[in-house]
Amino acid sequence: MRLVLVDGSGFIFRAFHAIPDMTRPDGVHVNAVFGFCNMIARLMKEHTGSHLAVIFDAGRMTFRNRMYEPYKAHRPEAPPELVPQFALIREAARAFGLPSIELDDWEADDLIAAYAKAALQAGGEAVIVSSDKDLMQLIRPGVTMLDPMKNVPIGEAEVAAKFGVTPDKVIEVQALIGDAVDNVPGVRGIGPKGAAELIGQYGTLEAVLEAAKSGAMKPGKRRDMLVEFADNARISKELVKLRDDAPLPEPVEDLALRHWDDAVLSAFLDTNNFKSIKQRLALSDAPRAEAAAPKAEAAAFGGYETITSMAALTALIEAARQAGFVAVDVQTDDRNSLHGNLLGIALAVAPGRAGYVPLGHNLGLEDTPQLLWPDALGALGALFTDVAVLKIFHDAKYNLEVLTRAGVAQVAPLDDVMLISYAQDAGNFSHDRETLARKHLAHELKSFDSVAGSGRARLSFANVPLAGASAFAAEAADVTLRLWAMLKPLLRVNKSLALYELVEKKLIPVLTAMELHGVMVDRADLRAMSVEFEGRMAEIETDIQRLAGQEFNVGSPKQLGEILFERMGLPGGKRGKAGAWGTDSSVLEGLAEQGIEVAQRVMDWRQLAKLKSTYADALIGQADENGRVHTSFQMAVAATGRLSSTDPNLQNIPIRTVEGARIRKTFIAAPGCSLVSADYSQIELRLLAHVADIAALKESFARGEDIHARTASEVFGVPMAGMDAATRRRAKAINFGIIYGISAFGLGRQLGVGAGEAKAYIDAYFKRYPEIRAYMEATKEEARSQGYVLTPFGRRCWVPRIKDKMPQLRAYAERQAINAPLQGGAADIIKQAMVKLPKAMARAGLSATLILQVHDELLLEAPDDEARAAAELAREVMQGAAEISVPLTVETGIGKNWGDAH
DNA sequence: TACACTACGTAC
DNA sequence: GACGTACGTAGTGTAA
Repeated sequence: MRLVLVDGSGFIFRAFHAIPDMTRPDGVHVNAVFGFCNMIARLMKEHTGSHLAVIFDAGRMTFRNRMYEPYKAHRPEAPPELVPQFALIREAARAFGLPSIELDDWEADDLIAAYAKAALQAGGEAVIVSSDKDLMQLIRPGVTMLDPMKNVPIGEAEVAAKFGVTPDKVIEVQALIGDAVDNVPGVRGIGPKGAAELIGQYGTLEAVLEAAKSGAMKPGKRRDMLVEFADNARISKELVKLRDDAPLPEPVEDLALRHWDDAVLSAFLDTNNFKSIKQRLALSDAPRAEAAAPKAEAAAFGGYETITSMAALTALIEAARQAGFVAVDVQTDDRNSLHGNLLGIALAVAPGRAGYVPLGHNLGLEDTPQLLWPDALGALGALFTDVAVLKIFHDAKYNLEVLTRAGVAQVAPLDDVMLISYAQDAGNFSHDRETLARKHLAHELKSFDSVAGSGRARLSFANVPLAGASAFAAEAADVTLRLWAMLKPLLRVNKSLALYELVEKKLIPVLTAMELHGVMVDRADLRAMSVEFEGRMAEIETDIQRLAGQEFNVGSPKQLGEILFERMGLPGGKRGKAGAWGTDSSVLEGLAEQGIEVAQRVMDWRQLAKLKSTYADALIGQADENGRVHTSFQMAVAATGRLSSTDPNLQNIPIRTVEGARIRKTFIAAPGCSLVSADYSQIELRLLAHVADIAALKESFARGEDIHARTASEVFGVPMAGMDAATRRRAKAINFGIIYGISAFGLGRQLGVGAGEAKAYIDAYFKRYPEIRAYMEATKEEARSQGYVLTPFGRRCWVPRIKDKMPQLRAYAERQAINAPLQGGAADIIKQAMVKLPKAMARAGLSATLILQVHDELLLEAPDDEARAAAELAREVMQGAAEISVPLTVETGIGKNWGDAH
């Protein structure tokens, strides 16, 4: 441990007098604050320890005043230009992510002494950043001083020059000299020279006084004064001697250095107009990240507080302000953020220090009444908007949606532990809090089931006995805070910081708005379709059972397989691993081509069953009272960086078949609005051309050619002009196959040709585009050596089974490795577009809003008279979202429903 | 009754 | 067995 102790109070005065006056635009004087920030910035860069604290005086009255009333009694009032800077400097410390420490009744110097002692006891060392002579007595092995203005160390030589003795004799000397400014009397007639001489000769103050009293000292004025003012000397020694037994407001291990939050610091520096510092920090090296993590595992879990009074809430909030960060976790009565009602809020301000504020619980008789939400909101709202306090969530989107619906207007700045994890570990493990706690903290979280019960016995969280609910909720916040301390610094190490800060984090408010806005569906249309499908299914079912010669459940693949391949004895049956007959569409298609009528009828039935249950009925049930459905986008699920969509999944709405397209047409614009669809054309193939640097493919994209036709021309040696559709379709399948990490077997199956023929196509493809091979090999090697592959934008996609000893699993992992940079790169691009688009719309004065994302498509809702402009702007923003070596093209469409918008 | 699992099918 | 990424429904088997 290398504990850096900054003498904040001493520095303020020195900087105020040393630095020319400067004011910020609102007229507040900030020269001392500026000096402080400069000093801290330099300190963080050049003298970084493992731990750091800034120590301040708490007030004027201390134990020394009780000991000797005149002590520091005649100090002049601080100049008015300095007064406001006391608070600002504490704010500056917070902005830098540094703990400020002060304690009533104790001077900063005593706290510094106590912390230095604690550092030594912990087996570490201390660096005191101050030039105050009163602190020189603390210098010893393991304790050094650093002059913050001159940026030079203060050692024994400097102490000797100042006092003429070694540091351990400093207080003896000071006791004799006194200090006029602080009203430390000393012994009249004895100055620095004389004091040093006496202590040098006799060793200690007591020895000097004894020698004077006993007559061992040569007679004269000096001896008389020593005898007369012996008590003054003794009290002076007590006054200058620093006490090292002050209680430590924060344990020394909690002072572990962590990196500041760029957004918080940036905001503070902006407010004070410290452009030069901002510039310097952006350019300078960041502190070592490994030094940045406080010891998350140090404190025990549990022992949390249930907050039921404004006093307790205010205290916790004040602790959050002191810390400069707070982990926040809401509790609701529903896992879905769009349905769940706010039941309480957990706050954690330090590892092991967390509280839960119940707000909507159904209390037991023995429970203290909970706070009223409007009252709590008054206090919490200020915290949520306090630019100097970072709000840390696990799944910020969920929390923000609940808070927004509960009336919280804004929460900033914030961090999201789930996204911090996802940005560097997609594909490696899941990013739920339980998994992260287990993995990074070796801590098993209380399960929700163990608190609320499961199955029929499951209680609403509102009815869970408060003690258990509170412990559960506070632990969640505690764990979130510890995970943040551990994972946030790793972003920089893993080069994932930009992806997190500029893409993932900025997507949070965009998705929040999309989810809350929802998309309108035509419920009447869906109901009509449901009824229609049901009728047609009944008819088809009758046909099927007539053809099969018996009644059975058509929806049961097991029964169907037995009917087809056993009772009817049809050919082409294949058993799966469980011994069941396969009846999927490829099997049924094979039968249908042989003229087996029942197979075709089953396919028809299945299509209708799918559309009815998964889409028509489900969407009707999911629509709100205004006919809008609100999906939930999952930001940390897909292994490649894609979003996914649940409750309901709106990323797999049918479009390919005629009947399926009818479902898509039930997604409609609000009255007076149109839907605008904008989708990237061939974005993954373009990324392939880019990352694999395939000359012919890049050239083809640059020319704007029909890429599948060009591939067909290259692979099959036919001219582009007048190409038949079947040839082009085969080439298209090959292109997709490449993106998926092609195999001859898979491609053959897709094309309905043998593996041998498919292999010939692939060989021809590789011959025409030789760079592909190199890309595939290099990507597999990258995955093998690192365990992950990178998208062009630096997203890490883990491929954990790449070294599996089973060849099958290894081959699968290799295909994942080949596909991930392409799929993930496309995800990165559209996410960047989504971050930019709302701002661009606002700037252009357009009120079009994003409502859905479907991997390579954005769907917007725009007033009719803005639709064309919105489509154009969407195209511009999406095409310009990223710069790669081939052009990005976007196709747009406008319609009253999603089907017609394509 | 509740849950886990399989089979299937929809999207990009 | 089988070219990538997801999610939802229904049927089925097992456990409580």
